[in-house]
Amino acid sequence: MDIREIARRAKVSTATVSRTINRVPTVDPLLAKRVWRVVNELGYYPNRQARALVSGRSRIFGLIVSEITNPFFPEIVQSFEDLAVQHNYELLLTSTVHDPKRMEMSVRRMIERRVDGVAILTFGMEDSLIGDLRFRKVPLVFVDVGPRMPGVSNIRVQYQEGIREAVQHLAALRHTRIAFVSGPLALRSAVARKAAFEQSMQEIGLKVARELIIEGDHTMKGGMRALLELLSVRERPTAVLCSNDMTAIGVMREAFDYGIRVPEDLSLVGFDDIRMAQFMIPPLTTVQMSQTELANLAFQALLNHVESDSLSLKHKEYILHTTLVVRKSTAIAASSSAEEKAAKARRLVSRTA
Amino acid sequence: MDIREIARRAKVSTATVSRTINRVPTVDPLLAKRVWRVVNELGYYPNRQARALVSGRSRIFGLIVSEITNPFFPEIVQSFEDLAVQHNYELLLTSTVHDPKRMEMSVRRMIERRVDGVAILTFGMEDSLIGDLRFRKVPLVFVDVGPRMPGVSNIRVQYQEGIREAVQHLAALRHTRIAFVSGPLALRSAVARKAAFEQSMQEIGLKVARELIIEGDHTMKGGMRALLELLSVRERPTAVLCSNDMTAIGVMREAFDYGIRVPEDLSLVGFDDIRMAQFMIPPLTTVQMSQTELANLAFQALLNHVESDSLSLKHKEYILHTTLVVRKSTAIAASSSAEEKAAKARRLVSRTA
DNA sequence: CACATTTCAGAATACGTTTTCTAGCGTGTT
DNA sequence: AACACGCTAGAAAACGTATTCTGAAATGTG
Repeated sequence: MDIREIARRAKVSTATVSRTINRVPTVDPLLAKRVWRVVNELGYYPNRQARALVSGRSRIFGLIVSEITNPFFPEIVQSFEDLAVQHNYELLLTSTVHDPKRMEMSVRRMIERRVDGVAILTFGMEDSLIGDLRFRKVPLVFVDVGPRMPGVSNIRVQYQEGIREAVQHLAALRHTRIAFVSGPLALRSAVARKAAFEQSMQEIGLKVARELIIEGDHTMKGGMRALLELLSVRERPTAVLCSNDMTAIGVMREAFDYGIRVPEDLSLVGFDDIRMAQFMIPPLTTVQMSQTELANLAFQALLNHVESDSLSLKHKEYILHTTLVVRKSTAIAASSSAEEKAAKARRLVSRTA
Repeated sequence: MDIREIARRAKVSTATVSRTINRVPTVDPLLAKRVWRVVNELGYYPNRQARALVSGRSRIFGLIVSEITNPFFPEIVQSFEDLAVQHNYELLLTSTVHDPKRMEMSVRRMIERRVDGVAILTFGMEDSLIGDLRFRKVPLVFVDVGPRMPGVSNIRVQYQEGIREAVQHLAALRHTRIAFVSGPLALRSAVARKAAFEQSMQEIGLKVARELIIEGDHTMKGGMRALLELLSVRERPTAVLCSNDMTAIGVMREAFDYGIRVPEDLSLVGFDDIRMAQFMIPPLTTVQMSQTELANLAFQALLNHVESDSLSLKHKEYILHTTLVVRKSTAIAASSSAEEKAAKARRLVSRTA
């Protein structure tokens, strides 16, 4: 089932078969017809590894994520796959599961397969790890952070936009004591979100109370813990803004267990707009960071590097906007009248008892 | 950065370099040391496509799913990836998005990359489509269905087990009117689940009311529609068993909107045990079909076919058990006293008004 | 010590393509 | 009519590795 087999049967040379299959226009239509006929009869599929070997391009793009099970990623992977199919590329998916060893293996696997580019969507990938990729001039695209070098592009997420909208939204609902549950501050994206929150609060003239800023870890458990911490504060917040949706879901979950109603007693805003957000009860108001758009930008960035014959290996920046999606987890701030507080306390006691 | 470059610098032949890297024991330790030294100095990574070309195995396993965004799959993909890393394989992930054209492309891509085996986890893959794979003797593993042929294995899911447990669980909670929301009956797995439900009910001596069997579509919307339909029934069910978790989540969502409390007014059981199930409010009681286990079986099946040098291409069957996981969405059946019914009706009216 | 046998490194070939190079043929120009 | 040129198909080389084959050295045996 070679190209040679085809050549023999069509009584042409392998060169002609190759040219026919690759639709090189200079081949005689008559010969082409003969070739196609045999190709279809035999069900011949070209061998990609042989192609890659001689052409120097594998038509594979690597995609490195932290965990596929992180609900943020499936949409991205799906979109990336769609684009890959469209452009006749393959997707080499790799997950680091936050393990330095796995990160190293990811990079190694990408190189061994000679991928034509890598989109790095895992945060905390050390510069030293991507050294090998850079060394081999593999086009890269980073989200957020990333070195400003030829051959690597960045997608800058405009956290500020959406978070500002969220804060304004809450303020419009008369919330003044707004808490923020951050992500792990070792992540630059988490730091950026926190900074965006603080700046937005300042812009709008609200005080950010020190005790209302909690460091979470972007997991549901973290959100649950965060709410607990917030409950022990003297003057409780009436709204909580979370660094990602999973955290918000954790807060929601714990609030439910304590009889705190969302949004009546507590308004809640997430970040990311993962699928699950709209399935929650109540549906989560959140800042959308379009995963489809992100995948598009990443793919295009790689494609740009590859298609432009190494002339424009220039560093490029892409912008990913964020915007608030209002659903049902936010409402007018509960009045802080005495009865209300007493009622809230009662509910709390009855549950913990 | 060839193997030849290494050979030149280490002053040995390429054959020796190859043998060294592949840890063939017959190579002189002294030479091996020289080779490794150069390999490390230059940061040489072997070229997988060249290897694949000459060795005849690509060390790639294909994984075909219906949609990556279907919450059932991310866990599977992650587990499969883990195993792939462990066994020095690559994962070629492909999604069909229920599109016959995409299915065909999936198969084609698998063949062009010359994968060493394919796990088919999408339902509704036509036999004609896998013809090309079978023709090329690519090892296959199917879930549920699948032809009984040499070179292809099956993973049989024991739907009956878990569904029986679920029905028994509900019966023990004094439920007698139990509804079932099926998946699309074009899917064999959906049919199997429905049949398992009916048999379990019969076993335990409960009547399956014709009007309490609704055909859903395995989506949240489908679940919402199903509940609506169930609400219009003369004598309403006190419990609903769903063919998958997304359906159950839809039911839960719609119930919330109608003021029907889960589990107080309505007990709810799902199927699959996707991650999200435990995050719901209340956490969903569901029949677990371990995605990790599924991935393990699939990978092992492929590995068996590949490792055993084409001698045992025998058809093999693997069993995947299912079991009930009790959480918070099921409770004692609401008594059907007159007041209760009236109260339920009132709540319903007040919401729809 | 001579010869047979084993061991191991290197030369050469193969894997399935793409692509460069070459040669033949037809066409157009003077 | 002779010559130059463009066009296209085939021959051959290349991509980077594994592996078979070959020969030389080392080892064992009588």
